[in-house]
Amino acid sequence: MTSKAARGGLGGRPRDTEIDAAVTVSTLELLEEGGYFAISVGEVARRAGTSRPAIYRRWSGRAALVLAAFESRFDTPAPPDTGCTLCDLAEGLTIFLAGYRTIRPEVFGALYSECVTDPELHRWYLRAVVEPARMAVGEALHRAVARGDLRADVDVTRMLDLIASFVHYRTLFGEHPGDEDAEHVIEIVMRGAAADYDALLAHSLSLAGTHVDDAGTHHVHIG
Amino acid sequence: MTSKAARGGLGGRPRDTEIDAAVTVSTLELLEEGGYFAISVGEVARRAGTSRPAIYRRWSGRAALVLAAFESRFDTPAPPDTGCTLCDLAEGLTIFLAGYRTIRPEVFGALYSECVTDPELHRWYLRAVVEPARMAVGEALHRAVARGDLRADVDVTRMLDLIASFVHYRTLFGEHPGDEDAEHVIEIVMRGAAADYDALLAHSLSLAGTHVDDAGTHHVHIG
Amino acid sequence: MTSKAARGGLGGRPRDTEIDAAVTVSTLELLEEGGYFAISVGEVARRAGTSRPAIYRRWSGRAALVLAAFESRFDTPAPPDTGCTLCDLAEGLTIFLAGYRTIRPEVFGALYSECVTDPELHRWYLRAVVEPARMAVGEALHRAVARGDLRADVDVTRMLDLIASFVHYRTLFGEHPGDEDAEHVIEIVMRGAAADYDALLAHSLSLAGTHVDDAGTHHVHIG
Amino acid sequence: MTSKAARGGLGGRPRDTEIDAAVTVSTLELLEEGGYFAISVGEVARRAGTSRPAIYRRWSGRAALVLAAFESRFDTPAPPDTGCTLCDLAEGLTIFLAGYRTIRPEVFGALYSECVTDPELHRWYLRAVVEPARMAVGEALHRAVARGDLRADVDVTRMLDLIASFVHYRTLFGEHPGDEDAEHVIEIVMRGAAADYDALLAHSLSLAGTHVDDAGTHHVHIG
DNA sequence: TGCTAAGCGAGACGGTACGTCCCGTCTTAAT
DNA sequence: ATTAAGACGGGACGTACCGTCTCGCTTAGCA
Repeated sequence: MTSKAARGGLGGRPRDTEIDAAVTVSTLELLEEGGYFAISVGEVARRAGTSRPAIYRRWSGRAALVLAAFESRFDTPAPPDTGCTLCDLAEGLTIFLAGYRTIRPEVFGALYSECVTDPELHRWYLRAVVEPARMAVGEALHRAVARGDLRADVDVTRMLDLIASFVHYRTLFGEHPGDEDAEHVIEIVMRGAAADYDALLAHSLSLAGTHVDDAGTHHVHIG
Repeated sequence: MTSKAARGGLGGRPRDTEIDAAVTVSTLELLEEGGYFAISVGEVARRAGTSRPAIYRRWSGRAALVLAAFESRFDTPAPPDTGCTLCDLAEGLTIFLAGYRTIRPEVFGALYSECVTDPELHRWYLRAVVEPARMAVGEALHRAVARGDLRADVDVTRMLDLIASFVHYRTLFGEHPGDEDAEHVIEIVMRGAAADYDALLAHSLSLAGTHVDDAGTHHVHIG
Repeated sequence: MTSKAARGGLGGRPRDTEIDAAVTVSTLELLEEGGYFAISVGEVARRAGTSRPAIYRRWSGRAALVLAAFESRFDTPAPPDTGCTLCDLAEGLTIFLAGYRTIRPEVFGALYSECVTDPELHRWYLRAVVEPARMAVGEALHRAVARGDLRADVDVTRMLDLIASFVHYRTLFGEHPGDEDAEHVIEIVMRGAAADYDALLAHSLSLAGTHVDDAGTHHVHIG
Repeated sequence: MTSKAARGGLGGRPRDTEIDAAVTVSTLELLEEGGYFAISVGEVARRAGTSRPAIYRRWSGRAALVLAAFESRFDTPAPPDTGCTLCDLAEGLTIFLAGYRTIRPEVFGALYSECVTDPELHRWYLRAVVEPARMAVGEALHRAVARGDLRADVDVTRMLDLIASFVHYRTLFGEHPGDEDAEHVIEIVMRGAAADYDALLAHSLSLAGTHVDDAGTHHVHIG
């Protein structure tokens, strides 16, 4: 979903797609320059070389404008299956973080708070901002379950909540978490959830030894 | 800190203290009724039966207004030392949650995003909203360290980050976490961080048996 | 002239003539209901059950729409030749007034001011609104000249201007003039312009005595 | 009356009088450049270097804006008492015309039609545009009555209507009347209304002969 | 006790951004 | 080929709110 209606009826003048593009670009520019509160429909229109009504015809307001701009930015790649649970988690988390790091941290809170009033925007926010990020880690967790790397009684959803929340917390109220932070979280959580954490760690380290360049060098920090 | 300046100069007409109170009350009312965006300095002034300048003389704007209202609401009681690490953590987390539950979830994001531009507001936000909450859990964690209940290599600050972030995450993007959620988090985190998790759990259960009414009945859910 | 082009090319779909009629009716309805500013091409289209482009295809805009509606309304009957100059003038003026009285007074000013920019509309306005009205009185004046009832040095066009202007003035800035007003104007103007005003008056009165029902009873008010 | 409220209440920040002036100037400029429909509140604000709300705080909209600009332009001087009725009338009419000639003719119709909806604007229009003009001629007529220059049974108000309407008619639907037109009207009307028109004319001509430079040279055209 | 001045309440200000109405035009599908 | 109709891009509208300024009144501390 990029705008209100791509092609609703049959007749009628088709929408100028260059305006959609120019508006999205202008929105992202303004976000980078001045954060969420630098966005105003009028200013975006001015930058995009169009008019306010042209924007309102496509999006319901500022929040929708920003969500659409986000969507055009986020294209979460599927995390690879390395066969190593700790590596997969680290990789998933890195993807997760990479997406957020392109956006000023405070934008998320402001945006969310504007979305929360309108159910449709709320759903869009979850779908566009929250879900893709969770998916990257969730994928890795489900593989871990399939491999039998987790204890039987572990609630995977709650683990995911825990990991995802850490990222959001730091994103919103501190700074964007680095890769080192990500590994610490994995360590803490997996130490309690893994059926045999030491075995996973050993496996991860052995891979790190052989595929330093491919899988990254981050594993050495874990031990 | 409740307002800009308690008493600036020596002479002059003294500030009407009833206005401070009425404004805080009106702010909290509006927050409850319509969330953060229902707050506007003008509307608060109208409700409080005063004028906009009277408010701007005391607070720098909407964000400060809300922060002051928060402060008047939050008075985090020190969590008791029960001698049981799991109980202490659960108690700390409950206090943590109780504070947040009095506020609409989306308010935090909106408020924070307005604070982030102004360094002074930023500090105030951390001091008034974030720190008290972390303290409640941090206290319990530090006691756990002192008792030797945690493994030696555990990074307590990062554990705290993890626990705190979970609360924020749920607060912002889902719903306020319940006590059951809190216990799950404690379980996941402590299972990895405790020197001997099973011993802590046993201790907690034994206390639950003897002090059901005092310490609460929540421990039975943990096992 | 009712619309832009009756039949442009030879081939192609024929124009729906019912739309022309429906649009004219809707225009007059709206004029009556809310005056000139109640007219908007969109609203007329909505009422007429058609679309905006269908109207723009026929008329150049709001002003043309209203002029066309006027034309369909005005069909100034030729004033009768009673043989009595004062009676002829009164009759002509009455016809003049009758046409205007069907339209809200302020419409003329608004319409004219929109026509004045476009030479073609300007001409149309004069032809459709101004000229027919002047003609009714002008006819009577020319007959008076032919009969030798006016002084030799009188400028007939200027007299006509004077009489016509009175009607417009009252129409625009007061209220629609009544028949009594019309007679006063005739009296003032003719008293100065007639070769022998008293003779004309006597003639008029004698006719009034014989043809009370036909020519009306208004002459008795003049003396 | 120049704006909504010069100084309504006691407290409050005083209005910036330079804005009033700049707005009026900009309004008149725009009227000259493009007529009534060139006026838009936004454009006036831009030219005057201010904002739309600042204008709406002072005037209710476009029509009021233009009326206020008119008022600042019109300052009808009292016509002199020359002792000669025909001269007085000509002088009054000239003053009347001079005021209107500063404004594009079509403006009056457009303005009036916007005023007619709102009773307050309607009154203002009459007071600011119509009355001052009538007064100039009315004064001369009342002096003529006092001097006994008019026939006893003449209705002065109706005469005034007739003269005033001629000016409006030509102003709105033709072009601004010249001085020659004015004299013709006076001749037509007075020939019927004067107790002894020839005597008045002789008096006027005698004055023209002696005071050519003072009273103007226009009298020679009358005979 | 009277004077001076700081500080207060309140109202109105100048201005940004909003969301909407309407205009006149363009595009598609149907006739 | 030309229509009918839907949607478009854009100009202007009138309003809500912001943060500030000005006013006249109130009050404390110094004379």
